[in-house]
Amino acid sequence: MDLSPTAYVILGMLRDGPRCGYEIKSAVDNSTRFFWAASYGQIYPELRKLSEAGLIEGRPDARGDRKRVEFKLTAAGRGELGSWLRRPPETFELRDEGLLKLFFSGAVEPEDAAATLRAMREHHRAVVERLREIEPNATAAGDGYPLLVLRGGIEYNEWLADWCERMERDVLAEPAEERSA
Amino acid sequence: MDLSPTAYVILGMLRDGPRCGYEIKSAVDNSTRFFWAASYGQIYPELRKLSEAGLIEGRPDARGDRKRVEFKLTAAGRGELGSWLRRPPETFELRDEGLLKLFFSGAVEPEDAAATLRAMREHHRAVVERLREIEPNATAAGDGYPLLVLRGGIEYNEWLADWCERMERDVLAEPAEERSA
DNA sequence: GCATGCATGTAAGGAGTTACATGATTCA
DNA sequence: TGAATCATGTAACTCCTTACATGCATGC
Repeated sequence: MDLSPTAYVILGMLRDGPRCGYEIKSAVDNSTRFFWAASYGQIYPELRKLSEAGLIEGRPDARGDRKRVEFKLTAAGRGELGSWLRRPPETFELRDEGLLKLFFSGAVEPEDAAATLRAMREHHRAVVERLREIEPNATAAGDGYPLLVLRGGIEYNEWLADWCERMERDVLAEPAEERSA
Repeated sequence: MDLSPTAYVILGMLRDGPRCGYEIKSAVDNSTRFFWAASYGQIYPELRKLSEAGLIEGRPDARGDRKRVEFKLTAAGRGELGSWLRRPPETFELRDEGLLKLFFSGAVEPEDAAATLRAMREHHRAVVERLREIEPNATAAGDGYPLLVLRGGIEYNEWLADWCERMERDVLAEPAEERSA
């Protein structure tokens, strides 16, 4: 079967118990969003489609007068999740405006390139902070994979921040024009 | 001024001399595409818009009967490029299907998680190979920034591949269920 | 003569974000 | 009572990719 990218995040988020759209969204925001985001504009229409395809099942579960629909995987949905997890990953995409600016920095002063690197570094440091905050969540998960991924994210952002720091020094020490000579 | 993301790649690619759309596309494919891609479907319409906005200027430059239009930055275009380069970067996006699969791997066997990591590792190793092939291009550039970015890309993909290797060992050594205990 | 590369473009569609609209509940 | 949180959903829009269409030039 060939589902939309977002469909798999949803199936995955339902892997150990029912959840409503709102909870799926916040689970994503507190975990996968650093490498796989999803917005309400995708989630709700996708829940409907998955439901129609028989991969998930919704059950009304109002809290008082506030309505709420809880979705859970069907057998078919669990099968589809497993078969996707066993296929090799295809998508790896990076979109880094900082690197793009750095790439073109021959058109500006070395100080400007250094400022770009500084901004990049600060961004990655901030992500590290945020990930450390989330760590307790991941620790509480049913299996160890979310924690493994989270710790990977911390190391990854630290590596990136360190790279930025090194390059900042390089760029200020020997401006690019000299280095290329 | 507020231009589309693709607009800046184009302005940047014109930073040291005129180029036609086809050349911009192949320059992107041989350099920035690993962190900032662009397709013909974006490039040609954007060239028109930038031209209408007075940031670039097209000059017909047919090669025999094969038509060709060469674009170069106007003074305004060069100004806009510089002002963008001096603003801090905003976009950093990662979309990694492998990490997503790994995150949900509690639903499959440890061997499946290891297979995902192996595929990820192979991908990053292959990118390293490809980047090494491109290295001579970057070395030839007018300033040192493209080379700095390229070498960063090599280190980055090597780091990722190594991380995958480490995690592959971890996952096989102590399955996730135990680790979380 | 044919494949590959050079060169320009468009149409259709998929994917995703933002902003909006609506309304209940909870807690300070 | 008012802010934050829970909860569902849609409309408009941007961005981007893929596939197609066209045709000349070059080199084997």
